[in-house]
This record gives sequence, C-alpha cells and structure tokens, in this order.
Amino acid sequence: MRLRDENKETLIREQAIALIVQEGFDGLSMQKLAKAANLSASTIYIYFKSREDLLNQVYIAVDEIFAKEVLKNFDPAMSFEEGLWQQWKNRYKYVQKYPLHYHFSEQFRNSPLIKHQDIKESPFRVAMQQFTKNAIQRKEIVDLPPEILWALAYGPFYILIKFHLDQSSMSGKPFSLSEQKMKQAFGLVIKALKA
Amino acid sequence: MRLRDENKETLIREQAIALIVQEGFDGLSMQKLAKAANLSASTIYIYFKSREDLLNQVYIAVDEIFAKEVLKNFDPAMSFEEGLWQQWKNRYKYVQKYPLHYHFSEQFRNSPLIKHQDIKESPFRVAMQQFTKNAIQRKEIVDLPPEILWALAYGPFYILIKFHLDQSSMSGKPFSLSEQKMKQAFGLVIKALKA
DNA sequence: AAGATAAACGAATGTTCGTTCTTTTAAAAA
DNA sequence: TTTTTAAAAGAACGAACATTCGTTTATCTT
Repeated sequence: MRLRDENKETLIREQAIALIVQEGFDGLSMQKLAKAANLSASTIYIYFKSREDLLNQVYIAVDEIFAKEVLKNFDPAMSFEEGLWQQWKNRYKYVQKYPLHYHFSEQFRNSPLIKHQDIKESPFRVAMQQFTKNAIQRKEIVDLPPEILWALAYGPFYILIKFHLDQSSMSGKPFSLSEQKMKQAFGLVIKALKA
Repeated sequence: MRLRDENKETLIREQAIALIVQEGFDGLSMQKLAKAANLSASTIYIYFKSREDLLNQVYIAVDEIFAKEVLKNFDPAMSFEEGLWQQWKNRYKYVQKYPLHYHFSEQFRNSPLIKHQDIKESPFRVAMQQFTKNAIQRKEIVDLPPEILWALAYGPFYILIKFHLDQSSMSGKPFSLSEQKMKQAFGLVIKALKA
C-alpha cells in the first residue's frame, strides 16, 4: 500500500498560508490551493477533512513552531531583563524567519475563525508564568496583574514590529528593524517595569 | 424622481460590518447582506459599485467615526500626560460604543484588503504629530523616534483592550476594563516616557 | 512477481457566489 | 395630474465554490 506523505501535508499547509496572506481568507479556495500545491483538490481531503479543519490545523501547526522558536535560549529562571530581551529577540527572529506565518497568524487571530475557548496549559504558557512569577518574587519588577505586565512587556514590541512590517510592504524593501531601535524601546519598557 | 436614501447606505454598511464580525470576510456575500438589510441584492449595487468598493467604503466610514471620536476633548496643546490620558479614555469609549467597528477594523487592517499606500495627511494625524512635538519641545518626555514613542504610548493600551475583549467574548459577559486598571497601566507608560 | 491497499486523480455534484438585466415602483418636477 | 427619472426589485447569468465518487496508480507486504 501507499503511505501518507508527511511532506505533502506540510506543503498543503504552507501553500494555504501563502494564499491566505496574499488574498485573504476568501482568496483561499480548495481548487486554487490544489493548483498551487500541484495536487488534485480531492487529494487535500485525504489529509484534511474539510476546509475548516484545514484552517484549524494550519493555525495549530503555525502556533507550534512559534512556541518552539520563542523558547530558544530562554529559561524561566533568567533575570527579568535578560529573559524578556531574549523573548524580544526570539520574536523578532521568528517574524524574520516566518513572515508568512506571522501574517497568517495575525489574520487568523483577528478573525471569527479563532476559537479561544480552550486556552490549554501549553509548556510555553507554563514557562512564561513561571518567568514572571520569579521576577516579581525577586522584586526585579513591580507587582502587577499579569495582563498589565504582559501589556507593558510586549505591547510596544508588537506595535514596533507592525510599523516596520507595514513600512517594508509599502516600500517593497525587506523587513528590518535595527537592534538599536529595539534596544531603545526595550530600555523604556524596563524603565517602566523596574521595581 | 426618487432620491438616494442616505440612511440606506449606512444601513448596508452597518449590516456588512455585523456580518463580517460574525462570520469573517468569506461570510460576507451580497445575497446574505441583502437579506440582512431587507433589500434586493441588486439594490446594493446602486450604492456601491462592487463588493470590493463596499468593503473599502465601509472601512473609510469606520475610520472617519474613529477619528472624530478620538479627538473629542483633545487639544494638541495639552500637556503630554493629560493629552495621552484623554486619548486612552477616548479610545476606550470608542471600543465600548462601537465594538463591531473595532472588530471589523482589526480584521480589515490585518487582511490583505487594506491598501496602506496612501496615508493621507488627515486632521487626526496632524493633531497627533503636533501633540507629540509639543511634548518633546517642552521636555515633558524623552526625545524619541516617533514610532518608538507611539509604540510605548499605545502598545500596552491595545494589548489590554484585546485581552479584556477576548475575556468578555469567552465568558459572554459585556466588555469592561476598570478605570483603575487602565490608570495603573497608564502610570507605567508615563513612567517610561517621562524625561 | 502477485496481490492488497490506500493515495491520488479527474470528473461531476448541487450550491452559492458576484454581478447584470429587465421590469416595476415611488417620488420629485412639470 | 402627468411626466420624468432614478431607486428598488426579482429573475437570471456564468463562474467558482466545497465536497464526493468511481477509477487509476503507486508502493508496501507476501
């Protein structure tokens, strides 16, 4: 018998991402996707049971890669300043390495397709909770409700990313954000959060 | 002859927003929209020349209301702290008053439908530039590149909004974010930006 | 090499899509 | 009141949609 092709599943997912980023969710049809992946449309249904299932699986796969990338060289035991900076760097590298994933993710999260009922206790979430708990216990930063801490720690970063991403898509030039600029913003965040 | 009905145009726009927020861009079909607005599909084409045109016009109308709401009780001559707080309050009220507009806006901006080539010199933009220029000249805040200032000033706010919006959509309870929490986050932002 | 099995395909399904056309209707101008 | 004009409706268009079905093909097992 013939075996399921793992690469083909990934190929379908990646082409779906590319199509969605280019044309939006209404631009993703099974027939266009099939053509882009050099497949028959019906073949997609061997790997995904419906369009909706495909979209969910794409999001799950994208999110897994994100979680993996963002935990690189990170340890919840790190000092707050060192750990948060590592997070910023990792997230920046993620956007550079997987720009389409990032765009897809933003689109998906802001759409009604996302179901945020089951916020599972991912290893990623656990690590981040431990990290912030440590920082507060050590009195490195002020004691804050988690969502305010989170808002301060990452809000400026993501606005900065969005700004430079829009700039690059307008000018056609590749995305870049100087380390100096990131450090400058980071310094202000630390200033705000320091105990 | 019969006159174009201004209210009908608004009705179509509002129903389009509601449909998109509920079902996403692929959920917006002209026939569904017609049914929702109690119209014939062909009537929509009297007011909008195509689906694409409709979407653009919706975005423009939404953005106009946003700009109007956000400038209420605001003056570029205000002190930085007072002015920025007014901005936060106005934006918070906007989300409360027009939650569907906010969701639509977020979806549209993160989709490929948006064309950010023509960032026109809106009165809104002019006011904001003057406001930050004043604050730096008066040495109320540190001198920063505009996008970093912007990222610090609004990044935390929007993450906070998103968090509480997600919470409310999960629990079914109406959206709310206590003034105390907003003030707490705001205080940290001021701490970061103060000269 | 033969048989078994599931992947892969192309064609076809009925539905819904955006849009246009023709006709009817309502209200402003005469 | 009559005429004029454009709004509004409804039916219709081919195209594209998600999905299914029957057949073919490739590869694993024997």
